Amino acid sequence: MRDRPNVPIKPAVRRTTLAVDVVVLSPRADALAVLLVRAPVGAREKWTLPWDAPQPGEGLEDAAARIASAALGTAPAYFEQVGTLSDGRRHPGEADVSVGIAALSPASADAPMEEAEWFPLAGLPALAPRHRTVVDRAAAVVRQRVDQSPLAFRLLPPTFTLSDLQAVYELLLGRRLHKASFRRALQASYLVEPTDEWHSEGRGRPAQLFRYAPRKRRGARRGVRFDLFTE
Amino acid sequence: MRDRPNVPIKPAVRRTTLAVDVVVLSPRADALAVLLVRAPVGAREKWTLPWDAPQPGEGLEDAAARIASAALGTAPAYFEQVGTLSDGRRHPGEADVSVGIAALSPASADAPMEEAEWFPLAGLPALAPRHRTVVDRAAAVVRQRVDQSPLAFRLLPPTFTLSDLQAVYELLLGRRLHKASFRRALQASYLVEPTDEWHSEGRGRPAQLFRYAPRKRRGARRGVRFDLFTE
DNA sequence: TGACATTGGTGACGAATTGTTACTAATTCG
DNA sequence: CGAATTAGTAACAATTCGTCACCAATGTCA
Repeated sequence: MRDRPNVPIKPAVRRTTLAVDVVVLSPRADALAVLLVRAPVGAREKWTLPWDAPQPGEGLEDAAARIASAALGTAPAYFEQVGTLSDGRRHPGEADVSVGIAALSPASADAPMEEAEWFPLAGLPALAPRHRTVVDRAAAVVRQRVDQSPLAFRLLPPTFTLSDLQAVYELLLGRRLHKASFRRALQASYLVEPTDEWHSEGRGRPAQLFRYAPRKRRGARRGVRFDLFTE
Repeated sequence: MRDRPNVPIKPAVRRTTLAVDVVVLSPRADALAVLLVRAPVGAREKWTLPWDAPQPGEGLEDAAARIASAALGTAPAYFEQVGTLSDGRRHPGEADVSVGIAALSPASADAPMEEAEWFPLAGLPALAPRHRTVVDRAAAVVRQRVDQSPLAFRLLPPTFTLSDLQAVYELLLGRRLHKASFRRALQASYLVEPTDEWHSEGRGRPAQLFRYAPRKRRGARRGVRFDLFTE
């Protein structure tokens, strides 16, 4: 590391090409799935993430909603930025800068449009390197934030059984959870409320349906947790 | 909500102007402080965040390091994106899109350069609306991630006392922590190791110095926590 | 009709973690 | 020396968590 000349920068904007790349996630067949669209003929890969440039005056999340809707047929319920990339990796539209956005869609959402298809996260086809990175970041962000943010509820229809909810958590966390503990913790969290409806799915006792209805929490904050330092 | 025509988007990149806005954070005088630089004469506000456009081929975090170094005189230890903004709010350089990046700098770092100054988070001068938003997001992200990521250690010199560390956590969390609980939790986390050195600061018993040295954790993962849903 | 398989739901108990009190240790100040 | 101040910890109480065991409500099938 050598000395840096002690002159202030004269800041100035610079023109670049920008794309919004959307990772639509949904639980399909007991796995987290990503929505991909067929790439134009002649592209290096057969599939890409849904992407486009934001229109003038259009916010990034608004652009993501438009882009996802075009592939899914309906707008996802939730969007979250997962990072902006500007490195050497190739983008299918040669954008200099990509804004990666994760979108969550309930399992019950309609089938995707003609040129789009769900792929399980573990079995994706080849993607442009930039898109591959965006997918990995989206998965990591969603998995990491699942207990800070009501992400899991955005992957379920408006009413759901507690077993459904637990299954989504297990999908996101990648491990089994204990039924009684899960329910006790959920109870204490005041995040859901029961409805009058019951869901009967063939065998077994019918399950009560719940809806996401977070209430004010008792203010008792806990000490620090040095947990979860996964890196 | 009306019907959307069922035609696929033809994605294309679009040229925009891009800026990287850096929020350098450091504990100063028992408060989290932000580094601001004097704006050019004639600007609407007297101060701005350090910002610039990334150079061609320069990664966003690399750009943030360069921009922060120019204002601080030395490179911060840690960078984290806090979101990319593209809304109507005014940017001092009229950039369409801003990438907000939080940079953490230890309390011991040298005094800033001539045109730069530390301001406590709670008492910032007027900033361009876009910069105001970036600062708020940076503060929120840092506060929210403090127990998932070793952020607190980046706000301290390489060796520090446990009281110093606790003070940083209290600064970030905005509440007092209990000494014995804090130390017990830290012990169990295997994140720090003692050094041979001791720090004497005038009155009171000297404190042992520790360094950040995370070790592999025992794999026992816990159940879900529905905690921290602050929204 | 009546076992039994299957899924939903909960009480209760011991283990582990966390909050708190109260103490000891090492230093400076006067 | 004793008071003040900061560091560090043992130990106990309160709470939370993991688990087991069980009951409930439904479909299946002999």
